[in-house]
Amino acid sequence: MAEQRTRRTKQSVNREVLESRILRSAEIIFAAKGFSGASMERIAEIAKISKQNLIYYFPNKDLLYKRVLKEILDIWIEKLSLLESDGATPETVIRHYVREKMQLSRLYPNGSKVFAHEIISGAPVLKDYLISHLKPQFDRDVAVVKSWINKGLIEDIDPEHLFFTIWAATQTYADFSIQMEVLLDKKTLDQADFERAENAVTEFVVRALGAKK
Amino acid sequence: MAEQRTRRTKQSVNREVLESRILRSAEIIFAAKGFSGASMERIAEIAKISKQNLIYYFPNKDLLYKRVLKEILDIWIEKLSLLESDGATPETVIRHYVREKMQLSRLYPNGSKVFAHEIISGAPVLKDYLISHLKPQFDRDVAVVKSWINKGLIEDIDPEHLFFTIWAATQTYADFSIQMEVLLDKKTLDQADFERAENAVTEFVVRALGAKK
DNA sequence: CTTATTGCTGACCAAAAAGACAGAATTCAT
DNA sequence: ATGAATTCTGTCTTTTTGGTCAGCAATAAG
Repeated sequence: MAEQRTRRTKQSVNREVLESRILRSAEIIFAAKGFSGASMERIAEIAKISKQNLIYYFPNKDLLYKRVLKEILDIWIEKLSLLESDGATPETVIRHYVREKMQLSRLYPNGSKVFAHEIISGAPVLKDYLISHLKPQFDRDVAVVKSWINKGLIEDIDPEHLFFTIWAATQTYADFSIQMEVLLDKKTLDQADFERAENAVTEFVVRALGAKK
Repeated sequence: MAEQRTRRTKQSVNREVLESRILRSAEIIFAAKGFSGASMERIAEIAKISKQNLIYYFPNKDLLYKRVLKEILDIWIEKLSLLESDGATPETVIRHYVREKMQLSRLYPNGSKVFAHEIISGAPVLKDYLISHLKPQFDRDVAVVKSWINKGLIEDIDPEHLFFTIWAATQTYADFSIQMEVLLDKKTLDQADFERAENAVTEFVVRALGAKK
């Protein structure tokens, strides 16, 4: 009863719980302070464990940082591919894509911020991973858009920069949320704001695409 | 001959030169490492002076950071207002706006990155300034776009989110340049890349606007 | 030429923070 | 129940770094 295939002991369960609590806490602090500004002490505090115990689970700060980064990037790469939704029209595919990306901004604002800090800083730890994992998918997705253009399904737009624009326009709702809160006079961006944002961005992108019905 | 109105002595000239060299150096380091990751030592090194001498000019790190931030924000606020180009059609005004913002990304990538780090971190030092200086201009510019809509010059779009999208899409060429370099297989983004980018983004935005000829 | 001001340096200090390490406490396997 | 493995804590060390301070050097003013 208490036994499962992968030996779910009290310890192993606890370990999983704690690890993800630590990762969540680290995400918060790295997002707010950047890599250097984040202290292990503070991360431990948020995770409600001692610093020494934190170090027991993640022997050093770099490792913890890498785990947080890899986690968010994996989610993105997994969720974001034009190829997933095959057969549909460009417009529906892109609408789906924008919605997905927007939801990632809403669901993982901290991971998104950590990623942004990292990229702005020149991707010192993530560069290789971008080359090996992101670029291949990017190339495939660009190819898809090019094929749409060749088939005359959409205007002759710039595929690479289309993606850059979509990414920027969606990611900004995670990264620059403070600025928006100030400008929209809101304590925090709520569900309704995100819906407005999603609609606005989706419409912009669809028009940019110039999809032919 | 060597004298001018404001007493341009050898010292005062040198001071100006050094100060701006320091600010430039600080910008580079803050952009690459964030506030906490930047050390006064390293900034001094880049500026080719001693740490103590740096501290002589900027008594502490916070002050230096604030100066760098204020500098870039002042440039932006000065350069970016829809009201500047009055009388023209929405399309030309927006084209001009996007081009200006794009050039700021190209000319001041480091300032832009420092700003981005700051905002992502929750704008701990810049929040008040955003409220007092950016918001009023934002409100005015939003009003301009609303008037275009009311006059039937453009589609019934979401003005606030239009600006968020434009800012994100242009700023990304400063902040996320590394990612683009990886994805486009380039050592650095050159003039041609920026022109392609500017064209692409401008066309996207103009279409999003749905300007009626 | 002399004095006052400004610019700069070397030697320090104190705080913060990463993380090493020994050992205590808890849990697991038999 | 007991030995082994795992989890957790207290103490300490070392490094980094922001910043002080006393004094030396260069420049400006009279």
